[in-house]
Amino acid sequence: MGLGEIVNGLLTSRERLIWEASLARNARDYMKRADLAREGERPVALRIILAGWAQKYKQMPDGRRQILGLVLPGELCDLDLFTVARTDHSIAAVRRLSVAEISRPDAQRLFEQCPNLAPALCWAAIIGAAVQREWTINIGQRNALERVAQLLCEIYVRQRDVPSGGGGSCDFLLTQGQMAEAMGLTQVHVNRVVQQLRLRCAVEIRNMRLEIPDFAQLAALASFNATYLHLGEPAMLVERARMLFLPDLDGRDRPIDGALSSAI
Amino acid sequence: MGLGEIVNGLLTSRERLIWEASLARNARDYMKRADLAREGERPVALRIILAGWAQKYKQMPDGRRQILGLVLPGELCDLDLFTVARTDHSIAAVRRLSVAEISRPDAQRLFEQCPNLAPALCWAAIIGAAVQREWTINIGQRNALERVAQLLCEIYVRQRDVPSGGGGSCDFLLTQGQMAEAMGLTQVHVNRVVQQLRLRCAVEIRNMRLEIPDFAQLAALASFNATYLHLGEPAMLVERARMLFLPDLDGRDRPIDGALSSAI
DNA sequence: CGCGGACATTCACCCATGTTAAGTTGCCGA
DNA sequence: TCGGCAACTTAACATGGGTGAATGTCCGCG
Repeated sequence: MGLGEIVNGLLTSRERLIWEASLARNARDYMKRADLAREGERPVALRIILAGWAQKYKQMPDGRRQILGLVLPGELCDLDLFTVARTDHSIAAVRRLSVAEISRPDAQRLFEQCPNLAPALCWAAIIGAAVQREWTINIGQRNALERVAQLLCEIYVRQRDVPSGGGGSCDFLLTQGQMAEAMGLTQVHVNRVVQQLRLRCAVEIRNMRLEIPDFAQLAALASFNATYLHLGEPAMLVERARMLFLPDLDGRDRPIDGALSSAI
Repeated sequence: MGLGEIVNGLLTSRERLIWEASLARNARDYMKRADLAREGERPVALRIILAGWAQKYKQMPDGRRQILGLVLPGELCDLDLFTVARTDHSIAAVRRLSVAEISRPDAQRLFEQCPNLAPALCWAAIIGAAVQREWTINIGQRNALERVAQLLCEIYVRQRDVPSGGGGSCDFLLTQGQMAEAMGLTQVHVNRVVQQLRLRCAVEIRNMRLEIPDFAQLAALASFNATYLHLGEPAMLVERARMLFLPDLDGRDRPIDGALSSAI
């Protein structure tokens, strides 16, 4: 189960109906590059990506810009937006984007109706931190080729939810300029690297699609190791956390408490 | 209130007694460079730094190493260590280190006795993610001088819990080599930068102490903006989150639920 | 059909940072 | 007191990746 599937995977079928109805009711579109949230603002809504990609980013006073992470369909964007007094980073649409925006009062009602929702969201926040750590080491230690290869691997795996050994393709909505902003490189140099990867027949990027003929080769180039995505863990762990902290529960009556446990 | 003070600040005086007794009972020392946790292992205990510094780090197969963040006295190390199936990063002592290690069963008992503990810990996890984001942009966008200046600013502010305008000094336990691992630079280049900062009378590092004659100057060099540390927010926000998700509570009977809210 | 904008590509140049390899200092333990 | 190690300095040299600017390519729109 990947990041995008966490919520669906942990809900009961009844809860899933409520959840999906709520998403549909609150859908909203953004144009390419539009900001969903800006650094320093007061966060106002819980957001879930329905279609398209969003980018978390931060901008320095002189204009330098770093993409901190991507938010793919099905993922939350972003949990601390709901907890913190002032957001410390911005979020924008990569291209045309469709999100569900759930206001505070609505969210409150939703959480009461879907007790399994909270644990799922907490889990997603923890994974988000793990991914951020991987980005830090990626930018800090890898060279340009490895960085780009790693980014492509992550995007591929996150969309397929399986670190498959063979090849395949997936959506890819970033421009080379955005890849550069994400990896701390220049657009020109990303272009050099992408061409090098192309020459080696490691990847082909075209028409908003990423093709990876041989995933194992690309993963080797990047020293990619998918464990930081913690694929497949959430269901097991929310359960484990519940038992750990609330062993006297039958697991259904007050499962909302499990959320707490899962975050500790 | 800074990261290190979160727990103390949010507990009632009775809870604080229990908490501190528990810490004292479970104290344990590590030698310089010893690992408290290793990537890929199953996490076993909740840890709180009592004295000294710890470093979160990640190592690549070929030996390249990136320090992902520091854990200062009073801080937790690390929350997801308690949630995840396999740790995705390692933790080591920077120098001689004293921590409290609380086993799972003990932790469970502790959380039952101190309902305000959980919200505090959740909050700390969220701040941890924010700090990680700042490190990403630091390494991705800033040049060597700015990076080092930023690191020094963060360490200074985190230890004083106040982004003061004047000057002052604080503990500083990192070697130049460790600073290099943290900022994605080489030890040699960190040395060049430190000397440059010294020449400009921006900092002096000596005897495990960091002296900053003029914090404003250093902050300007680094484009340092302390908001990502969310200083002073936790007490307010745990309260806010509680009211948001559990408006029918009087705020004392089941405050443990506030933890959940604070993480969403 | 042709224009304009967004993106990709290429090139020449050069600088910030890495590399390697000596020193040098200073502390700690025998 | 001395030896030895860890940390810090310094220097000469190498290079990955940045800069700036021009050109190419595609695509949507009037």
